[in-house]
Amino acid sequence: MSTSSYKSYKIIQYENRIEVSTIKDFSLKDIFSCGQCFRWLPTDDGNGYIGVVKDRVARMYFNDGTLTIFGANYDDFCNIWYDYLDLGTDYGLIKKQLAAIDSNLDAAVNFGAGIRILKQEPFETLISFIISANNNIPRIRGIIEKLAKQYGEKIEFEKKFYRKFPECEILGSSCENELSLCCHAGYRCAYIEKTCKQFMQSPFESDMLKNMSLAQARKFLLGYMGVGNKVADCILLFTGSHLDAFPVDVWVKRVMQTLYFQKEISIKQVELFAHEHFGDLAGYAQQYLFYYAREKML
DNA sequence: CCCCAGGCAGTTA
DNA sequence: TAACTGCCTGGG
Repeated sequence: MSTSSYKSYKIIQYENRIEVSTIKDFSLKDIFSCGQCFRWLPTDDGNGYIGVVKDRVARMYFNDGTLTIFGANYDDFCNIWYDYLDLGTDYGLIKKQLAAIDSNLDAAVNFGAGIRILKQEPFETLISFIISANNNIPRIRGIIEKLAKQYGEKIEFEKKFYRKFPECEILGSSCENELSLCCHAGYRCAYIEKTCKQFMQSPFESDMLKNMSLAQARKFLLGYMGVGNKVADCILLFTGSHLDAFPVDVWVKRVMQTLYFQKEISIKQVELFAHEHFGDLAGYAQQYLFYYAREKML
C-alpha cells in the first residue's frame, strides 16, 4: 500500500486496486445509466459497476466520496480514469449555474446529481451511436458486445475474459454481410462498414474536433455514413469535444416539449431554444434533462 | 397481426 | 430546406 495524490485527489494504491478520496458530485449509477455509454454493467454484488475502456477492464465502487477501482494503479488513474470520468471538472459549479437558469433544470440537476459526462473513445463512440439509431438500449448493448466478441482483442481480468472494442482496421475489413451475421444490426451494418473505411481514410481525435467550431465539427461528423444530426451531437458531447452540443432524440424532444413548450414542436426548434437558453452548458443540461425524463417521466 | 425503439439516407416538392 | 418514406431486428 502507498499513498499519493493527483491534482486535488488523494489516492491510496493497493496491490489490486486504488482508492480515490474526496470526490464530490459523483454517482456511478447516474454516470453509467444516464444514456451516454453502453459497456458498463452492475457487478454481481449489485453495489458497483464493471466495464471496458480502451484495453482495460475496471470494477468500480463508490461510497462516502471514495471511489475504489479494482484493476487500476496510480498511473492508470492519471493516464486513463481521471480524464475518462471527467474528474477535473467542477460539477458543483455547473449544477449551480444550471439550477439558476430555471426550475426545470433545478429539479433535473438535483435528480441526477452524480452525473458526469464521460470522455469516451472517438471510434467507439462513433460506431456505438450509429448502432443506436432507431434502436433500443438492450439491443444496442447486445450488438456492441457481439462485435467486441467477434472482432475485439481478448482481455483477462480477475480470471474472466472480456473484449476490447474492435479496432477500426479489423472491423472495417469485414463486409456488410459478415457483420450482419455476426451482430444482427440490420441495415446499420452497411453504415458500419462504410464508416470504418471512411474513418481509416479520415479519422478524428477529440482535440481535432475541439479546434473546430461546434457547427464545423458537426458538419465534419455528418460526413460519416449513418451519422445524422443527433448521432453527431452525441459524438461531440460524449467524446468531451463540445460540451455545448445538444443531442435531440425522442426523449429530449418529449421532455423539452413538456417542460418548456406545452405543445408539439420540431427538433430544429428544440435545438435553437436549447442553445439560446442553456448556452455553453447545453450539453450538461441535455444529460440532466434526458436522465430526468427517462427515469421520472416514464 | 400490430407497434415500437435514443434516426438515417434517399427521394420528392 | 422541409416533408415524407422505408428500414433490420427483437420484444411486447
